[in-house]
Amino acid sequence: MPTVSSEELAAAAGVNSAKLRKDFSYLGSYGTRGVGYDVEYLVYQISRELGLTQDWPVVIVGIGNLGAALANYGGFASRGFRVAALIDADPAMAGKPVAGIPVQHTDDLEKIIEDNGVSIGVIATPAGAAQPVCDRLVAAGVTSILNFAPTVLSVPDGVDVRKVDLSIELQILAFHEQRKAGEEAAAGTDGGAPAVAARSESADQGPDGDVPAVMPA
Amino acid sequence: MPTVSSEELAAAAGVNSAKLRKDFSYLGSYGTRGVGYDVEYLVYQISRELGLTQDWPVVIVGIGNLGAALANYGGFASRGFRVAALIDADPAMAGKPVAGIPVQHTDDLEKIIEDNGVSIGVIATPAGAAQPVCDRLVAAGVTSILNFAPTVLSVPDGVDVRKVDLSIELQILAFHEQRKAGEEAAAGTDGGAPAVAARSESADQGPDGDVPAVMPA
DNA sequence: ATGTCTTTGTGAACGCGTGCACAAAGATGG
DNA sequence: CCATCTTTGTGCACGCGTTCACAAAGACAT
Repeated sequence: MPTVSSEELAAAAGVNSAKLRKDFSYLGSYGTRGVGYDVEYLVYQISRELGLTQDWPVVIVGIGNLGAALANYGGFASRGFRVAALIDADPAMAGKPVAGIPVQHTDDLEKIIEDNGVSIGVIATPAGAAQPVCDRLVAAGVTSILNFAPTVLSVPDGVDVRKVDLSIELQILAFHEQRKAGEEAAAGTDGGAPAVAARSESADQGPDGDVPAVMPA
Repeated sequence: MPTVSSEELAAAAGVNSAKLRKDFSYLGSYGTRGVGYDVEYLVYQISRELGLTQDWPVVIVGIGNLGAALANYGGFASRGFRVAALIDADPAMAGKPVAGIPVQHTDDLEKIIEDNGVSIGVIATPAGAAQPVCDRLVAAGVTSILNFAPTVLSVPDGVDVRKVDLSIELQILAFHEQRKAGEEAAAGTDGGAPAVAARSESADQGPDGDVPAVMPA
């Protein structure tokens, strides 16, 4: 039986082994003392807890460049997501296949949601269309929305919204970039602006809280 | 002189007013006691600190659907970003305008970087091309990279990389969705898996740390 | 000028998450 | 069957960030 110790996993992931063990125990995963965790069982448990073993039908609304990019994105299937339908308001798009899936017209949105049992919707429309589309998705039964449009959506309680702003990540990079450039010139300046806490080591490449919480809209 | 108090801003942003004041003082912004903060001055200070007043030329490498979507994205200009060039490996793309900017061939990558003084690069290529492109960008002087390709890039010290995985946000939604569905059935089950901490209130729509730190690759 | 009232800026306390350290558990070998 | 060794699971302490609470500062009225 192939096993891994929390120590090995922690080293590979670059985290503390105690934290890792605590997280696992918290998920109800049981390892064997003196041996470690059964790899296969562990993978299954985590996959199940994260919802990777389920089939999540999603619809993408707004098949412009971004919508098409999402439809073509290969990483969804392996994570348990299935693109159930593509929806666009442009009648000229209707029937045209994108990533092998024919685009359907917005008129049929409600029917598509119901027929496919969709509970997760992706909005990749222009800003102006986002809120109306969102309202219709929610009314049709969607309870989770991933929003790429540059608008804050208002939804009733019980509906989750996550907004992806492609420029925020760029802004974070620019912020660090500015600090890089400013550091050389900082020595010898007059009472300049107090230094902002630099992110020290941590070579992770993910979005996380290494930026000030308060940002202008 | 139009002003705002930390209390007003905090209420609008949904954060604690003391934290907001501390952040402002930390940025060197000075308010007036008994009055509040001068709006115009505050906006300027924050913009400057965040790098919004600077002009950041960026290049986008890989002009597929995603690259085109990024090139067309309107939110960049207002945040201080300027798309200096679009680069693609496909000779058929060369010269073709996308979002009003002619696509250039990968062969000229180094020259483009130098001529435009680019320090931020965006990679929207397929996974296989990402690392080589990254290496060339870094060699040409780029010190910040925004990576949309599903690969972890390795870069020398001093270079910042941020990876955007479009499926992670979906996965987070699916995770919450699963918990919604599981809660009703949870009452009366046998000794089931210990409940994972649900995110309580906080109606923010941004990416933040409300998910377990440890996730499988 | 003096007093009052508002709001800032910040020292101090609180709470939470992370990491340490160790006892309990089980495997393995003699 | 007992001893030893490895690794888990977790109580406890430390440290950091958030929040509280208040003194200092300035505006404004009298």
